[in-house]
Amino acid sequence: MPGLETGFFDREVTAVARDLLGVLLAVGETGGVVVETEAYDAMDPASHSFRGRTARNGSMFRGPGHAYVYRSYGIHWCFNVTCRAGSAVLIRAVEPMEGIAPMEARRGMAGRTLCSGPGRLCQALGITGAMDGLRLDVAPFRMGRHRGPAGIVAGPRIGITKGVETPWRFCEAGSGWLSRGC
DNA sequence: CCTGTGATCGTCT
DNA sequence: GACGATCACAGGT
Repeated sequence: MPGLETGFFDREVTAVARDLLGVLLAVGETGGVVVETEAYDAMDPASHSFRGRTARNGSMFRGPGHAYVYRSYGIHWCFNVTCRAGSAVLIRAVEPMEGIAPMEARRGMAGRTLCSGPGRLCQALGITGAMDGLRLDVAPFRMGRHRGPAGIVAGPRIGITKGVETPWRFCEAGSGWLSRGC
């Protein structure tokens, strides 16, 4: 599996969000193919970076190709890949590919919801806040193109209250591993 | 299949 | 002091 080419993340955030569909995201011995993403940038009221740099969102300003991991609702972790300053792509779902058994053990369940949602895939892949700010081209991360280009369906992002019209959610057409229909 | 609801706590106002 | 880029489960259709 060849890694992503240099500069992949140093592009307009929606281009990266689309091109991440079909990419293998692996953490240690577990991994899956990205099938659902959302783009966020600094001009976007829904983005954590909209009001500038803070303690939580510092990784969004670290430069392209880093992990931005934050806690959601005090319970779950959510994983983003950073692009240009103040922008990042939320990984919302992956199709399980490597290390299915350990992922099922971490999740305490199997099947369609194993990695279908930003919190679920972090639990399955073992992503925690300890990985916030790490480079994505260094262990334990591995990222590389697995298939594609995929058919892409775009729609509004999920779970936000601002910027609700912006169609920056991208799904692999026909995938059975989405967090919900696109 | 769908809708409603409680859990739980760090971050920013 | 309010509010989440969520999830699992319960109950009704």
